[in-house]
Amino acid sequence: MPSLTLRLYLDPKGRLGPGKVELLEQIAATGSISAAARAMEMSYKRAWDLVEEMKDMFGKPLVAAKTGGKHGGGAELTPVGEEVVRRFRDMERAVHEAAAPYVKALQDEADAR
Amino acid sequence: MPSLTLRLYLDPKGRLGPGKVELLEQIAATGSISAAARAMEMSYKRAWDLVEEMKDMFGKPLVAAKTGGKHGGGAELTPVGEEVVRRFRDMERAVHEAAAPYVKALQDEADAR
DNA sequence: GAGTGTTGTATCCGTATGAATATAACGAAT
DNA sequence: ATTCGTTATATTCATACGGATACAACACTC
Repeated sequence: MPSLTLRLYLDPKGRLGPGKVELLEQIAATGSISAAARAMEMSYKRAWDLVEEMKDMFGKPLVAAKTGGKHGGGAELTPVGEEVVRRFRDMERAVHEAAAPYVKALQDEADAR
Repeated sequence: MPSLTLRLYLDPKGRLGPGKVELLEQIAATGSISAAARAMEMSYKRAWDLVEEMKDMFGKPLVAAKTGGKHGGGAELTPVGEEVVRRFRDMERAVHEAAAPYVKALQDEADAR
């Protein structure tokens, strides 16, 4: 089954695609950057770099992290972070709907072998 | 000004995105793989690799190349190649339209800094 | 037949990317 | 005070990817 992915290039610079968005969702779900990284089988460094990138892209942090505490710390999405996830997923839904016939036509082209 | 790019994952495997599509257009415009590569400032090897990938993706060649001749040879798109370009660009148009409000909202989020 | 510019292909190499590793700071719980 | 798991950060290392390079085959023109 074919699929379509979107990559958004924000104005001065910075790309937002499925990877960063899924990372945000995993952070929200697990409550920590490192747990999200484990869930996505990427290094903590990479996850942290992506979070930093997003902070630069949007000028505000999308993730609020705390060090120390009962379980050593943790992270959660800021309101902006939640907003970004929601909007990106909404956009994906709208786009997949609009693109469906074209995707099918191209996949058929590939099947006709 | 923000922009949105699409990447299509065809069924067994193979990605089709803006790079390969632009390459096809440049081949059509210039009449050769190597001229297209120069126009896009990529190595001939890379261009040729991409053309091969697309042949594997679609089971049929999207580019017909000839060696020898007055100018040493040349290449043009097959009917399938032209079809793929056309459909991809059509899809992009439809998608950009559907995504516009979401793109704007996300860009505004980034501007509010 | 020589010259030409391209296709098609193989080999080598530099670099950039991310993985791995190490470590300090942190703050709550015990 | 000690323990704990996380954040935050720097440094080193390996590998994969593309770039550069080289060259044979080709067929048309002159």
